[in-house]
Parts: sequence; structure tokens; C-alpha cells
Amino acid sequence: MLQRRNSKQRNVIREYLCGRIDHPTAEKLYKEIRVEHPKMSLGTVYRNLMFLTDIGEIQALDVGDGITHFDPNPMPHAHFYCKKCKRVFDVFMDDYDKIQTLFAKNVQGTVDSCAVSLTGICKECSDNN
Amino acid sequence: MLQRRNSKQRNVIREYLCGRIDHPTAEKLYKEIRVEHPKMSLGTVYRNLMFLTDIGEIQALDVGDGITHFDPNPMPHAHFYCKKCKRVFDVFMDDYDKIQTLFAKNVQGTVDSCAVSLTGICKECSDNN
DNA sequence: GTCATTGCAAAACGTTTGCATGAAT
DNA sequence: ATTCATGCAAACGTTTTGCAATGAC
Repeated sequence: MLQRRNSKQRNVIREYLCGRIDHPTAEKLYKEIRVEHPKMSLGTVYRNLMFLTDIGEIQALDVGDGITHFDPNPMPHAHFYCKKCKRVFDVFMDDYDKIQTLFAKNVQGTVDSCAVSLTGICKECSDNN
Repeated sequence: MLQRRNSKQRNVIREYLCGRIDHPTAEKLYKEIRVEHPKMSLGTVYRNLMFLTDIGEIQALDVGDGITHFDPNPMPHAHFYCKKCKRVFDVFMDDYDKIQTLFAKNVQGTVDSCAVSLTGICKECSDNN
């Protein structure tokens, strides 16, 4: 059984990530938190994001830029990374779980996650061109 | 227009990656090449793998372990990463392009890649348990 | 001769870790 | 009192880069 204690820092990190749709990195979150909480350390941010990911409260994302992004929404869904503005967008689909099952059927083993990550140029960036 | 000159090193790297299904990392490729070509440098391996990826001859993979793996097959297809043996398997699907299109439709922008990466435990690993 | 490519080593980058201190139960 | 979590800084593993030398055309 996974142990846990309440800590102010953990709740601050929760508070800063909750409700966001911009999928910040640990570093970004850290810098933002630092303004109000100058004693917060980077290691604590990493440790807690990892912890929250492990207990399934949030999810970690590999979007293709080599940096781990965090999504307060742990539900499986696709993501779109804009190579120009470097933003990450949620991509919701009606039959995501069916597609996941479809993929899992083609795997020789037990699948426990299925990440779909798209890359390209977002509408806003191709318009401002 | 992308310039290029032939170089022995580039061809050696091609030769060592071509036909493989184990999706080696740059480091792994480097160590293997080193046996026959002790002068090959790690930077050259990285530079060439990046180059071959850029021209679309091979593809780079983010499988979730934080290290970039390389696939000599540039055709879009899914990958399965076994968390136990740390191997990467190809996952081929009949309607992969259709699924890609399906996802792309839900994106506000121009999609140029769609990576599907599954994780779990491969059959072999769950059998040897 | 020009300029892409190399080898080498150092630096950069994101992330993890060791350890003494502090906080939660 | 116990032991989990923190702050700090150092270490880690992967990847990129600067630069002088080499090699392709």
C-alpha cells in the first residue's frame, strides 16, 4: 500500500496544475509557483508530479519535444503538439477507448497504456503566417 | 533545398540500422558500430540519425522511456514498449492510416505525424513469471 | 577551393538522488 | 517517536554543440 502524508507543497502543486489545459512542464510549474512560494524546490515539484502520476490523479505526457508535460486530466485522450508555438492541445474523440482496444488486440502482451500524440502546426500558427 | 554529401560514416550507420526490428537507441548503435569502427564518434551517430530522420529515411521514436529509439522503417505504425524487458515491438494495423485521419479530423490545425505508443508487459515476459 | 562532415571534448538539458532538516501523524 | 516529505546541491544520462581537422565534390 502506497503511503502518503499531506504536505503543503503537494497541495500547492495540485492547486497550480488543477483545471489547466496548457499541459505545463515541471520547470514551468516550478517557475510559476516560485513567485508565490519562493521556498518551493524543483526536486519537490518533480517528486510530487511523479507521485500524482503514480497514483493516477494526473497524467504525464511525452509529446515529442523531449520534455515531460503534465495533464491534470488523467483520462486517456490524444494530444496535439504544435511545433511552431510549442503548445500542447487536448484531442478528444468519441471512440478513443474503442481505438485503444483495437490497438491492444494487435499486441502480443498486456497493454496498460495507449498514448496517441499528434504533431503539426496549429490553426492559429498557420493563420498568423 | 537540403544539401548532402556522401560520407562513409553515414553509410555505416545506415548499414547498422537497416533491416532491424529492435529499435536501437543512438548509444546502442554507437557501441555496436564501435567494435568494427573504433573511430566513429557518438556525435556523428546522433547527427546522422537526426539527418536521416529529417529526410524521412528512418523515424525517431518516443516510446516512453526517455530515450529516443530509431526505426529503419519510416512508415507510420504503432509501437509497443515492454516495461519489463525494455524492448520495443512494432504494432502493425490494417487501418492505421484511417485511424490517423480520424484523429487528424479532431485537431485544429495541420497534422504531419501521428504516433501511437503502447506500453505494458510483453507476452514473453508475462510467461517467464 | 569550397563547404559539408567528422572526431573529440565540453557543455547543455531535463531529471533524479543523497542527505540533513523539518513536518505530519 | 516514527518516518515521510522537503530544500538544497550535486550527480546523472541523454543529447547537442564548438571547433579545428578532414574529406567529398
